[in-house]
Amino acid sequence: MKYWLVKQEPEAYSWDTFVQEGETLWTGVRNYQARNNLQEMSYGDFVLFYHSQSDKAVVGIAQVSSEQAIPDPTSPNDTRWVCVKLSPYKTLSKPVTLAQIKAQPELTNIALVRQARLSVMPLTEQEFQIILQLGETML
DNA sequence: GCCAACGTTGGC
DNA sequence: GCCAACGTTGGC
Repeated sequence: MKYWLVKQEPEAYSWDTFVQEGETLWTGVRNYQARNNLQEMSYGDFVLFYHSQSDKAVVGIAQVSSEQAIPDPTSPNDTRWVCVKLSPYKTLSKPVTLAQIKAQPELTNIALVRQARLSVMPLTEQEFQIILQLGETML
């Protein structure tokens, strides 16, 4: 079981839309580091959903619902890129803001803080659990 | 809206 | 292979 965080602008694809749809292909990643992280995902991994820009908060927990990464259908002529299927697992009772995350000494090393532009990043189980606690949410 | 960070592109 | 120019992302 691995733990991840993905970033999305709520204006482009919000957590609420995701919940309504029930499942989505996480396509459009065009950065090698983020792509490499997608390739490490497997079925059942937990993925925190972060709203960037206007919101700047973790708002929900998703789960990987494909066995692994598959070719990204939005780049049919370019085999470099992959995607995974994600399904909503649970909405956080309270969103966890970037400010809250930055204020946590145990979270100052996560990529969300150190590498602002990375859109798919790994979390340790401990980091994942701390964010859930801040969100007053149990798995 | 601005700007820092950073990834990519292309000329040499 | 280097590096300047440029484009994009995202926090503030």
